[in-house]
Amino acid sequence: MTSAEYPAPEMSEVQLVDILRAVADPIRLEIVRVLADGEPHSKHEDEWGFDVHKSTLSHHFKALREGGVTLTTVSGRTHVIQLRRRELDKKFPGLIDALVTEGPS
Amino acid sequence: MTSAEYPAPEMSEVQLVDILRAVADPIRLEIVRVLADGEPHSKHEDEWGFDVHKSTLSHHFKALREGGVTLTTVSGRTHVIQLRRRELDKKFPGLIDALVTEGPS
DNA sequence: GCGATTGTTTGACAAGCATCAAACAGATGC
DNA sequence: GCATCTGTTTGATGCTTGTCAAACAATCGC
Repeated sequence: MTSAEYPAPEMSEVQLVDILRAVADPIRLEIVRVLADGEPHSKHEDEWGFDVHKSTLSHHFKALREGGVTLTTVSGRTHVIQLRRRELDKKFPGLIDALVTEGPS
Repeated sequence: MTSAEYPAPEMSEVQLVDILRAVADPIRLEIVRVLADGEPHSKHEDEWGFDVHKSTLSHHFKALREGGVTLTTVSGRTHVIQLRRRELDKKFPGLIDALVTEGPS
């Protein structure tokens, strides 16, 4: 059982504005909100139900990973994505909460 | 003494992703951090010290205003810009704090 | 009125980005 | 081995964006 990680930036190199750019897109923001349940999620298209091509979804996952928001673990032919919650909360206190919290209409 | 407001969106129409897009730029993020002192600030170039043309700065101010982040009041020939702090805090609790807070390196 | 000040608007340009489609790559299972 | 499955990569396309430069607009002070 092989298991490897995709390259992702050190959190020490991640700037707030990188996170913001990564998250300033409707689809990517929604992905983060789903990942905020703390569980690892499959990248499989059917799990997400966005109306975009699978290569587009792959592009968004890459943007999140390279922006320092997520980690990707490969196990066999499935990829699992996770929010870097603990690191993000430490470096950018309150940010993820603010992104996930339902505000008043 | 004339004093008028520039058009800005109703906060009820502002989406989180609009705020994020507005703030996902180094210059605009820095502007927000300065405005977070709660005081109105002049738009005058010298107040900010960014190394961009004044028309570029004007463009950034516009992006912030249209994104729902700031309000602009015109008095004579000077424009004053303010963070819509109370409204933003109500609709997106903790967000501005997270943008302004200094995180660990 | 006239020049100076403050800031916006318009136009042009290069770079970046969201998207789809097709090709590719590795792992699984028969 | 071979078809299938999961996901990435590459290429193309159109849209958005950050930037500068120049023109414009409104106000102030003399």
